[in-house]
Amino acid sequence: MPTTQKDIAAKLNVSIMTVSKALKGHPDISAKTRKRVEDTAREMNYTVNVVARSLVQKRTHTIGVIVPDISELYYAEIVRGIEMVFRQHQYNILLIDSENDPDIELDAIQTLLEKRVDGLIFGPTEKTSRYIDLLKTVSIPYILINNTPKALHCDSISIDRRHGSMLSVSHLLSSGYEDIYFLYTFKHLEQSQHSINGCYDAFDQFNLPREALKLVYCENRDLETFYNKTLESVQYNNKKTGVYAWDDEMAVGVYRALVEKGFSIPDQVGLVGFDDIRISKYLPKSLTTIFCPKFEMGKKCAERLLQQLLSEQPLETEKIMMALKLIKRETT
Amino acid sequence: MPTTQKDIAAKLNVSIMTVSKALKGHPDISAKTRKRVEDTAREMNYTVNVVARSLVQKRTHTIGVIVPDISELYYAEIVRGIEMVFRQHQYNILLIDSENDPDIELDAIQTLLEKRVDGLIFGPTEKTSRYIDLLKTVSIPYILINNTPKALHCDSISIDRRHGSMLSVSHLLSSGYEDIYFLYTFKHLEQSQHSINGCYDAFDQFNLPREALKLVYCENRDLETFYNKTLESVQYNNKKTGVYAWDDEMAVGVYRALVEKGFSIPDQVGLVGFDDIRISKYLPKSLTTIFCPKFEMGKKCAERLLQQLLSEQPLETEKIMMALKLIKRETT
DNA sequence: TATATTTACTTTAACGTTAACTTTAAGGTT
DNA sequence: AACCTTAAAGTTAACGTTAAAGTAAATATA
Repeated sequence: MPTTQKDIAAKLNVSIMTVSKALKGHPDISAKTRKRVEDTAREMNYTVNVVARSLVQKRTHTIGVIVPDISELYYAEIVRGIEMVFRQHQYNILLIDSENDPDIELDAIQTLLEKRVDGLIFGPTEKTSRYIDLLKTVSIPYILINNTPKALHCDSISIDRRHGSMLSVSHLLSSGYEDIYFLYTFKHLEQSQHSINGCYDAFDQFNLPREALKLVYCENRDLETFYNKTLESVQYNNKKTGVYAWDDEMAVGVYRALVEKGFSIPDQVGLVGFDDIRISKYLPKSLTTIFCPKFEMGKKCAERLLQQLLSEQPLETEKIMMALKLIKRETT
Repeated sequence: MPTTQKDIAAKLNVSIMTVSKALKGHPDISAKTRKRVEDTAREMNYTVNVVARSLVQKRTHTIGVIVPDISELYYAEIVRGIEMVFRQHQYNILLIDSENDPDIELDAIQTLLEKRVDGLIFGPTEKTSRYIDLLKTVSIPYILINNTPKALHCDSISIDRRHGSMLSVSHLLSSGYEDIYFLYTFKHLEQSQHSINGCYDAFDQFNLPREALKLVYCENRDLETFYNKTLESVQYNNKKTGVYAWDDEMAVGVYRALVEKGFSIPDQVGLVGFDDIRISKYLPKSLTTIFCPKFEMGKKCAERLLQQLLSEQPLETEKIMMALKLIKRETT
């Protein structure tokens, strides 16, 4: 069993409070006593029991973070940003991977509330789900990532997928690609609809009929699916064809399929991804993509939550939108 | 403030213990009373305070996990495995990213101990460091990932980098590649030396002098460094050249550099990676690599720690070694 | 019918820490 | 000398829960 303040107090023949105060450098305690306490604490390998402290202070200095899949580079980068900022402010994060499953997600929120996290950051799997009712009962600050159900009047942080998609498709259209494909996934998420709307925005700008956009739904976000869907769906009919893929990782599968179909890139077919993951710049044909500041997004998200934690009265609800930008490379 | 058992007890005019027992389904409580308690709890949005429970039970059902960089796919996959298994056993993980910094790492261990995690999983940044002394004082079970300092007699789980490197280089040599380059990083880590030894093992097998291995040290694990080092260092002198890269992500940078230098792959130059990340199979030339079961490693690691947590007497120290295998693809 | 057992609770104390208040003794003022 | 101040402690109670032991009434046993 770990050493407690009681043990130290007994050894030094002082009260527990003296030990407690000495260890936090309280001015009540004389330098001499403080030194004796500190030395004894070290000697006995004392580490404060934060569980007990949390109970008294009603703050755990712990933040709950729920993401749909931590092995997606996208979330991994966000989590890195979140963790970094909180760590620098003496908070830790309890991480739960919801496996894109609304049931796990709901349990996760419940568990984190039971563990009395001081705040919650939450990347939902669905636009609407039972989690909304649960969140309504919650008394700690929380932020949603990339999804803002109308039913919840809460803080959120999102990438501007709609704008990103507009940039992507505009770029394709203005580069002379006429037939435009959008390979997308996650039908049930807001971001999915936003993306499609962004494509439409670009079509509107170019006075093209929206029906001309070729939407290809990929039921899973994995390379095999995107690869196969590309093989099946993407045609080249003597018009330059532009393909916009859900994200950079999926674009790797798309690219391979395009090459296998014998299309020359970027002459016949142009490809745009989304994210700007680390490898995109170093692919044999470096990938044109929409840069998405994932790490910064994580940081900003954490900073906002910290603000909430430190402020006494509840702050105004804020919807943060991360700006994106086009990175033109060799695939267009 | 959240509802407590006390509040429920007051409302129902019963003792706190009745509430406590009713909520955990203790047989002492009549069905009728239990129902009343449960209903009232729901009505008042009661959630148990796990902080208080942890204090009494001296277990937090929380595991500390420290990794050098959560945005490395390698660690992200391991963490996913760890989190999944623990979640299924009602544990949560406190995740800390040490940013490859021994100071942060040391703080992280201290913090996790203070938060009274029930166990610790730890991917060290260095072979030896001050963390060793700290771990020696620790009374909870812990497992090290990919590093097993002799000074610590503890559980560990590692990928068999040496064997993997041997497989990689043997494959290159037996495929007719004569000049072998190994682009590596993390000099200060055990895994780094193991890898080099694995290359030597292959050279020994083929009766080649170890000096013939061309070691290229990359001071940072990033694509730019690997790309530049490849441009600078890798030559082709009318002998088929084999390049073995530290991991698949870095191999993308290497590949691009090789192509830019005008080498034809796999005819003049062969390339082998390490990890088998998701994109490797779908690169334009699919990447020959050493498959590394990261997710399984995370799961196994968690299962082992669970074993320790559940067993009364301390178990024998175990060094788990994850087997690797060669995946032959188009770059060799 | 007296005694043992069971059911359904209640009481007490503890987990380790800290906030808020109180005490004691020394030193300083007038 | 009587009073006030200050330094350096100590005491008490609380945070929310649970383990363990206690109790009273109802039921079963002989």
